[in-house]
Amino acid sequence: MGDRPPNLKDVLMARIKQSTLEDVQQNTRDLLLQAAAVAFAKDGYDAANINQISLNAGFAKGTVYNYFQSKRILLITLIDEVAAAHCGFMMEQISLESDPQQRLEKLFGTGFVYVKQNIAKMRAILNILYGHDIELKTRLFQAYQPIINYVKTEILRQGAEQGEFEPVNENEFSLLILSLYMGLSTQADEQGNIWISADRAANLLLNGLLKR
Amino acid sequence: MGDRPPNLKDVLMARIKQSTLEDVQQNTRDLLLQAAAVAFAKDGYDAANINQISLNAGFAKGTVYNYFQSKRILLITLIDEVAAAHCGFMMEQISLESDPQQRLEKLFGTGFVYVKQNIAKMRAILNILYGHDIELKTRLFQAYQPIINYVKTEILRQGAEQGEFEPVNENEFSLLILSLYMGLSTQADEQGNIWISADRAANLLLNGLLKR
Amino acid sequence: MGDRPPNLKDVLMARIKQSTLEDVQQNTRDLLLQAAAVAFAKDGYDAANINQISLNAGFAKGTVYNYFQSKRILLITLIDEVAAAHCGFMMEQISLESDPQQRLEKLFGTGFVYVKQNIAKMRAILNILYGHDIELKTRLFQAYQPIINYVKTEILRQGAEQGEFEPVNENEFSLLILSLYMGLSTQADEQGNIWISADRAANLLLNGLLKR
Amino acid sequence: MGDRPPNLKDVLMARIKQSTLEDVQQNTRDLLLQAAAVAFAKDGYDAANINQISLNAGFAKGTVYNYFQSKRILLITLIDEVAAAHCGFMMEQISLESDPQQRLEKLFGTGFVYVKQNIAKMRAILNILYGHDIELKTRLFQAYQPIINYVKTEILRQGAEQGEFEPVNENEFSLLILSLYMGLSTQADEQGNIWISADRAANLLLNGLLKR
DNA sequence: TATGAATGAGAGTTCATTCAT
DNA sequence: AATGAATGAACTCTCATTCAT
Repeated sequence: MGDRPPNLKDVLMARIKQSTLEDVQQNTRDLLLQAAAVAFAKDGYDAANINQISLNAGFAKGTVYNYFQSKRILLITLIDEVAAAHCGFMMEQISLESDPQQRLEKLFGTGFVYVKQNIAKMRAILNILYGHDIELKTRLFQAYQPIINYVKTEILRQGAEQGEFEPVNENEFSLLILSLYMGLSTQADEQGNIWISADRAANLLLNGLLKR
Repeated sequence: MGDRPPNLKDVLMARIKQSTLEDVQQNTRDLLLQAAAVAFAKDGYDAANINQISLNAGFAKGTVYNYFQSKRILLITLIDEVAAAHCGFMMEQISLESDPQQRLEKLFGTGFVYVKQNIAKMRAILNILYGHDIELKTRLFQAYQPIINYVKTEILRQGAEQGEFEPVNENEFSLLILSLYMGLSTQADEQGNIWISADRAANLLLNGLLKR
Repeated sequence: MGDRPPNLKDVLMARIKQSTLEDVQQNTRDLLLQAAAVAFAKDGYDAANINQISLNAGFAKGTVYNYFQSKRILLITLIDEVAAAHCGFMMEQISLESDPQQRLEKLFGTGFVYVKQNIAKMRAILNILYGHDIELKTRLFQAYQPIINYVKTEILRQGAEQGEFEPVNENEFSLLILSLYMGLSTQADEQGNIWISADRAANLLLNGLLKR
Repeated sequence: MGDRPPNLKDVLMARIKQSTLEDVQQNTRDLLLQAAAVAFAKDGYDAANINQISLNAGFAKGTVYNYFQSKRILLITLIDEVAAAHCGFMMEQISLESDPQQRLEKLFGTGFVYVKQNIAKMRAILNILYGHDIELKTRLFQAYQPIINYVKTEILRQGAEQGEFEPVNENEFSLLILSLYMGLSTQADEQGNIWISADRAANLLLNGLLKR
C-alpha cells in the first residue's frame, strides 16, 4: 500500500491481523458502506463520486464494484442496512420502558442518540427522505416500516388502551411522530447535536395527546 | 421551431404580440425559470439537464445561457425569486388579519395555498432546504429572512405584548413555526395538497402556546 | 481548430464554405460513419474505440454522441446504410444487362468494384457477417434482402424461364451466390483487389447452372 | 467448492481419481481451453471474459493465469492446438483413401464430422479466420499449413500425376479448397450441421477439376 | 496448485458550457 | 435574441492482471 497516508482502512486492518477471509470481506464491505454514507451525506447521491468513495475507504477505485453491482445498489444497500440498524436500535431501547408516555420520550431520546452516533449515515438517509427520487423514498419508507408499526401498536395503541392517550388515528399519528423525529434530525449540527431536547420534542406531541 | 407541438411558450407568446422587447425578455426569463423549477423539482439540481430545461421552456439548448451565466446561477436566481415571491405573498395575506392567533392560522392557510399554486417551485426549494449543499441552504435561509422576521415581530412578539401568547424564545419559535410549515409542505402530494388542514397545523402549535 | 494537423474533415470542410446547416450536419454524420467504418474494419466492433473514431473524423470525442445514441447504434446505422448503398449500386448496374448469364457475371464484376471502392465499409460489414454476434448478423441479413431477392427473381427465375438455367432451388441458390460473393470479398487485399476474376467466379457457378 | 451445482470439471474429475499430477494439470489445461473455445465462439475474443472462462471451467478467477500468461496467449494456444488436432484428424482419415477424387470427397466428409464434433472450437477458429486481426490470421494460416500442403501434394498433385485431374495451380487451388471448406463451416447451425452435403460440396470442385 | 480480493488502466457515455451564425 | 454544433472534463463501470494466502 506504499506511501499513502494512513487511513481508516489501515487503522482498522491493523486490528484484525488474524482475521479470516469472511472477516476481510465483511470489513471491506463495511468500510465501503461507511465511506459511501460520508460521501452521500456530504454531496448527495448524484454528486457523490463512486471512485472517490472507494479511495476514501482505502481501496482502489474499482474495488467498490467487487461488493456492489452499481452506485445505485450501493445506495439501496446502505438504505436497507441503516434502516434495519436504526429501527432495531430504537425498538430495543424503547422496549426497556413499559409506560407509553415514557416510551415516546425514549423514542426521541434514543433516536437523537442514534443520530449523534451515526451522523453521516443519517444525513445520507435524510437526503433521500427529503429528496426528489420517489423510488428511493418508497424503499426508505418500506425499510422503516418496523419502527412505524412499533409506534402504532406498542406506543399509541397501548397508550389508548391504558387510557393514557386520546384515541387518535394510529396510522396518521405514528407517521406524524416519525416525521417530527426525522424533521428535527435534519437540523442536527456537524456533531450530530440537535437544538431541541428530546423531552421538549416529546412534550410538543404529548400536550396534544394527553388527557387533561 | 417548425412542427413542434405547441407548448407553453407558444401559447403565451401569442398573447403578447404587442409586447415590447423588455416584455419578451422578461417572458423568456420567466419561462426558463419555470422550466428550471419543474426540472429541479423532478430530478434534483445535480441530475437535472440544463439543455432539457431550455428545450422544455420552448427554446433551443443554448438560450438559457443568454439569461443565466451558469446552471448554478440559474438555481440561485430561482431561490431568490421564489423566496421573495413566497415571503411577499404570505406577508401580504397575513397582514390582512390583526389578531396574532388568527395570523398564525393564516400563515398556514395562505402558506398551503402558495404550495398548491406553486408546487414545482416549492419542491425545488424544499429539495435544497433539506439537501446536502450548505451554501445553497444558507442562501435560502437568507432569502427567507423576511418571513422569519415577520413571524418573530408581527406574530410572536405582538402576541406576547397583547398577553395572548406565552413569552417564548422568539428566534427559536419563529424557526420552529417555519420548520413545521416547510416540513408539512414536503408532504404535499402531486397536486400540492397537504394531508393536514391549516387549522389543525396551527392548533398543534397553539396548544403549546396559548394560555389556558 | 488550431494547430491540429489537417485531416479529412478540414479538407472537406474547405470545399463547402457556403454550406447550409443541413449540409454541415450531413457532412459531419458522413465523416463519422466513414471513420467508424475504418475503425470497425481495422479493430472490429468490440475493440474499436468510439472516442478515437470521433477524433479520427476530425471532431472531439463527444461529438459522435450528437449523431448516434450509442456505439452499437452507430454500428447498426453503418450496417443499414452500407447495405442499402451496396444493394442499390449493384442492382442498378446489373439491371443494365438483360441476359441472366451476363447479369450473373455483372454481379461479380460490379460487386468487386464496390469492394474496391469501399474497402473499409466492406470489411466492417464482413466482420459482422462472419462474426459471433447473432443479432447483428440478422440485421445484416435483413438489410441485404433486396439484392438476395433481386438475384432470386431477376436472375435465377428469369434464367430458368428463358430456358437458359437449370431449374434450381431459388432460395438456396441465391444465398449460395451471395455467400460466394461475400466469401471472396473477405479475401480482398489492402487495396480491395480480389485474387480471382469476376468472370472466373461467375463461371464456377455457371458450370453448375447452365444447361448443357 | 461448496454447493455449486456439479459441472463439467466435477464430473470429469471424478473419473480420474487415480491420476498423476501431470494428468491433473493436463486435465485442468484442457478444461480451460475448452471453456475458452466456448466463450470465444459465443462472444468473440474481445468481448469474452477471461474470469468467466475460468469459472465456467470449474475453477476460480485466477486459475487461468497459472496455465496461460495472458488472455491473448490463451487464444494463440487454442489456435495452435485446435489447428494441430484438426489437421491431424483430417489427414489421418483422408489417408485411408488412396484415390485423389475419393480423398477430396473424404476431405469434406471428415471435415464436416470434425465441425460437428467440435463446434465451439471451430467457431472460435472461424471468428479469427474471418476476423480483423491480421496477426492472428497469420498465425492461423501457419497452423493450418499441414493440411494445405497435404491437399497440394497428396490430392491435387497426385491426381494430376495419375491423369485424373486437370493440371491446375496447386497453391491457388489448395487454398480454394480449404476456403470452401471453411466458408461452408461458417454456415454450420447450432448443432454443427451444414446444409450442403460433403458429396455435393466436393462435386462443385470436381466439376472444375475432373477431365472430361 | 488453486484461490479470489484487490488493482487501475481504459472504455462508453453524459452534459454544462462555448461560440459562430 | 436565439440557435444548436461542437467541445472535453468528468463520471460510472468493466475486466485483464497481480499476488498473498
